[in-house]
Amino acid sequence: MVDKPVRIQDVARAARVSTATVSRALSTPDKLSEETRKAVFEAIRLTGYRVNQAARNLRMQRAGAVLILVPNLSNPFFSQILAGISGVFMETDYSVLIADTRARGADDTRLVDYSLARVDGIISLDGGLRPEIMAEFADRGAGDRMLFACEWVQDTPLPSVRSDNVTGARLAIQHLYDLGHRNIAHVTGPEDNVLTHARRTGMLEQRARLGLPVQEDWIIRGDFSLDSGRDAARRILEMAHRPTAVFCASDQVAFGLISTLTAAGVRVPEDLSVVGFDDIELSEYYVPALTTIRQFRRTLGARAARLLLDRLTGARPDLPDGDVLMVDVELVVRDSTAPPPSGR
Amino acid sequence: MVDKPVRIQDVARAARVSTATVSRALSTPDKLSEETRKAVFEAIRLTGYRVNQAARNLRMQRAGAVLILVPNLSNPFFSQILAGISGVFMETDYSVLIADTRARGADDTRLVDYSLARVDGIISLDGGLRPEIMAEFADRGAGDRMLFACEWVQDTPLPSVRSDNVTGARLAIQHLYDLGHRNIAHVTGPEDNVLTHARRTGMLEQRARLGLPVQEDWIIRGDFSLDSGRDAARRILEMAHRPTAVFCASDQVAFGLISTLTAAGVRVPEDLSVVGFDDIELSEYYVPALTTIRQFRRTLGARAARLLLDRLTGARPDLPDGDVLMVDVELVVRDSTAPPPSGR
DNA sequence: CTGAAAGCGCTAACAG
DNA sequence: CTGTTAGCGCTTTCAG
Repeated sequence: MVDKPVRIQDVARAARVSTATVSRALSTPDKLSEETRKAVFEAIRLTGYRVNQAARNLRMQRAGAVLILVPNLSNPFFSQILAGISGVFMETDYSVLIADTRARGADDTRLVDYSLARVDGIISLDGGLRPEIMAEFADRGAGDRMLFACEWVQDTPLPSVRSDNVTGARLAIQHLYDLGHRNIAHVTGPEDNVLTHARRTGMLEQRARLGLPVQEDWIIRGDFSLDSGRDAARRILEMAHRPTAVFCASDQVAFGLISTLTAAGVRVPEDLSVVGFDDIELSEYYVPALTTIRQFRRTLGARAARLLLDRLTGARPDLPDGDVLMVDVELVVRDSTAPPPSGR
Repeated sequence: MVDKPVRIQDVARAARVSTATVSRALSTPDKLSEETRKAVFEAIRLTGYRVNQAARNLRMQRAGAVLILVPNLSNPFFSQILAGISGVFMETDYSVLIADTRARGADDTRLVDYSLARVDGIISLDGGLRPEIMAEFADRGAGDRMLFACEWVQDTPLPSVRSDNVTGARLAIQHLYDLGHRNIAHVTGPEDNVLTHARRTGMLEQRARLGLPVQEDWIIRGDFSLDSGRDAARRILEMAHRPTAVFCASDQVAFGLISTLTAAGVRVPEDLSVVGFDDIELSEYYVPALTTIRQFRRTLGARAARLLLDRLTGARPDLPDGDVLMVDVELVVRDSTAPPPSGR
């Protein structure tokens, strides 16, 4: 049977107090006498009262929701970040909305309108938002209620929570070096992506530090996808002088690469070592199990969520340099790396 | 700079009409004279007006949101279904909320309260909701505004959109049979899951039809996870009389299985064939590329979303038998299956 | 076809 | 510490 919803009025009547008192019991319980408080909560329990969020939001001049901008909702990489974010907001009275910025029909101009009108805060996992869009967000006062997680937009004053991509890349190169590799290729992410840049930078720095030669055609352009891993493998197979190891900008790239190399008879790690980046769940069970750089995606999401929450509630926690909250990464050594074939 | 938001009042003033007229222009444009309508839309454009959803929702006695219950948000399998759902609601004025039913702290009793108080409709991807919970949903009038996608709860009068799991299982067995396999094992999903049941049923039926022997210990209990695939592989390795093929209830199980078998020196598909279920993106790039049953997850999500939307707006589209909307599946043959080793 | 006005359920002054 | 009261911005009768 369908009860008609209980209103704050009904609770007030049941507890023999005013609606204001019920409201206070919910938001600032310490400001009530113990007696009253008890009575109110008892009445709430009896009536089965639930706050009407629409009314509360209207009154409080807020939307009661935060928006998560995801570049590609069907990419498994993002789901754990989402889980982290979602977990934090679950315990608040903010709803979490999710929008796929790259989905068919999602023109990002409309996104700004849509967003700021409907939500109190925004977490973007998309670092590829166009500068005009970012400017418009800023104009509309999003500065205090928007931030980035995982990816970010360069030269924007918004805070961001990110993995230590540079260190990750260094760890990967160092690991390969320690195994004896000197001829190391790299498959990058998409050219305009901030993660691509950070990981390539880390890789180049570490190479320079170790005195490894830089060979132009060993930097292969990819886009984090399985397909781009396959394409990179084809390029490598055609090379006269092949590298003995490849550091991939994502685990997916590594899978596309290994899959294609294996089909062509090149064995990993015996003939060629491969390192990924991300440590998605499957990496442990790939054939061979993938050596990779682990990102703590859930933690990253949770931190971003908490940061936004703090800002929304007026707290202004100090942020380190450049408003960047860095999350550590770690090297996970498995079976896709080994010393180079003898004689190389 | 931060503009204070434009209200319907402001538009009315700019268009020299009443707020009621502006409201009508938005909801029932045909009821206005062309002249007025034009004036209003011009005013809306000029002022940059956006509806305040909280106010609209309060007035219309609705929540303006739908809730998606996901058993495990960090499981990549669900993200594409979400993408399909999300795409449909993006074009409406409903927000999409996502709740992880299995997350830490998500006790599902609270879920009912939380849900029905805050949303207009619910799509559950979780078929494991306890009967009490379902009963409570029903009591609270959720019957018209809740449905299942992908998974479902048995013996509940709620509609569901699902893949044709039984046929999928049959296709898998038939494919192995056609290759010459007669000794086929199956790794199931979790015991209490409806998908587990459907897939096992399809498998048993097809086996019976083909006159294949049923050997008890070739039905291995799993839970759709990578780890359970690994465990199943260990069981198989210990068998005196091993099957020549394994049909897994999910691609993840297949990966866990293949990874562990390979490490133990059993080659797939030369020594043993493996079929998965789902066709997640990675399956094509596994080593070996996985033969599997493809589910159209995005379509499934979109259909469920459209169905809920219809019900929310009062339309009552006819549903086929038992309120089940079935989505086709298909067999995708890749490299993890081959004829059994000669002599078996 | 259009306008006036009531009120959705809640919170936050303000007054006591 | 508690009650009274005025709206938050919108939609929808009810009149005209």
